[in-house]
Amino acid sequence: MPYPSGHAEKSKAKIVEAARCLFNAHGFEKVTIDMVMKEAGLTRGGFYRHFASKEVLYGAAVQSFLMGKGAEWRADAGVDPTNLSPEMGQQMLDSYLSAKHLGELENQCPMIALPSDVARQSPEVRQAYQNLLTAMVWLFESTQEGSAAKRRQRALAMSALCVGGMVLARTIPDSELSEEVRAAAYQAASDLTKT
Amino acid sequence: MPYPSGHAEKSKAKIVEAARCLFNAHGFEKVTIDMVMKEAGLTRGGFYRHFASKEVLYGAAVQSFLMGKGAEWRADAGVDPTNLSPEMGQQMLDSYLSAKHLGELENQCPMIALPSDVARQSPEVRQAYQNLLTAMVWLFESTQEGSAAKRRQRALAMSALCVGGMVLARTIPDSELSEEVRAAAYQAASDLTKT
DNA sequence: TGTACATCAGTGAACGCGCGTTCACTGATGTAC
DNA sequence: TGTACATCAGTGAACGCGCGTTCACTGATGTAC
Repeated sequence: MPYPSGHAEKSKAKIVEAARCLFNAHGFEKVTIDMVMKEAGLTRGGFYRHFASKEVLYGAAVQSFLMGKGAEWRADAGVDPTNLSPEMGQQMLDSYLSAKHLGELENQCPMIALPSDVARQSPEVRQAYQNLLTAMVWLFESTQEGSAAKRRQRALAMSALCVGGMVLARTIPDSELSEEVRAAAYQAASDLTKT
Repeated sequence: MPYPSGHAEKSKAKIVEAARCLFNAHGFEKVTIDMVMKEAGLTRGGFYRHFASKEVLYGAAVQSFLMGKGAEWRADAGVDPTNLSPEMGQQMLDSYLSAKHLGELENQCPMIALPSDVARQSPEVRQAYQNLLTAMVWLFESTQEGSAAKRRQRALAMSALCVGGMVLARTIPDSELSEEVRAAAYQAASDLTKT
């Protein structure tokens, strides 16, 4: 092995992380391989040592949020997936539907940043997106009380409010209405827990 | 005037309608001026007689849903904006969050089809998107009962559920989970009216 | 009424640029002997 | 231990294609006289 062992893995991880930030901020089409590789501290040509195509990278970038920034993010919010409590459901809402998250571009949840981009990609990319949703639903479900069916239904609705509220707030130009949408989604999601 | 009066307007309308369908189905980047003009029964070069750029067309296409297909759509659902009744709120939910709407590509609501595309476009395009949201919120608000603040908050949350539920259902590949998300969003939105 | 002219929506070839992808090559380091 | 070799991540130039946009031209029809 000409390079220290683990070198390729480290480069690949740097590429994925750079891609995640750039895709989140600018979407699939506007980000070039050049931009990603420069951000990762490498040059264009080396990209294809690590990925078969730009699309494969996209899937990896979406997927990486789950155990990368997303995990950091849950930790900061005080959510511990190995030891969930009812309050943690509320903490997730506080964090996900916060004004702070609305202001984040690079480190936001890809479910908010990329839905219509992803919907037209390959099944692999869409599966990565689904994995994020499944994790979110599971976390909400596990922190709810009541019957299994009720918990499930609420968890799905809370997820729809989280993503829908943030997507709308992110897309419209009027910041006052944007804030109103975010707050209303937050209110409704919080109320769901209490009924 | 070399062409019958109103000829240019008719062509422009055909271009916008073709664009609306194509953008809805494939997103901003994947649709070419060629595709739009061919669909409208014209050729590439004539496009710039009607629009300054592809982006301007995009804004017009999003905007056109409000008084075009969207109006048809409201009529089919039995919603009359000039004479709203409380039941019509439920009828809108029935229609918007229906399995049928989930299956539509060309004629779906652009708020579902294009959010992350639009979020990165010019203020004009984002304004067109906001106009759709404002109309939806207003319709829900007008069909709610209770205090003004309560009606407003519910209308916003219902809109977030409508868009969020459909966006998630559209993006994930597993059709069973997709259907589950749609149904849960529908349930939660319906419940909002009744509290 | 008839004719020459002006108008302008529409045509289709061409331009220019950007970007995904390919490819021959480099060079630092691990391995064999 | 020292040396020649093999490996392969990384480089950067080049390719090829697609698409937004431009432009000189066309031709059908309304208008002026």
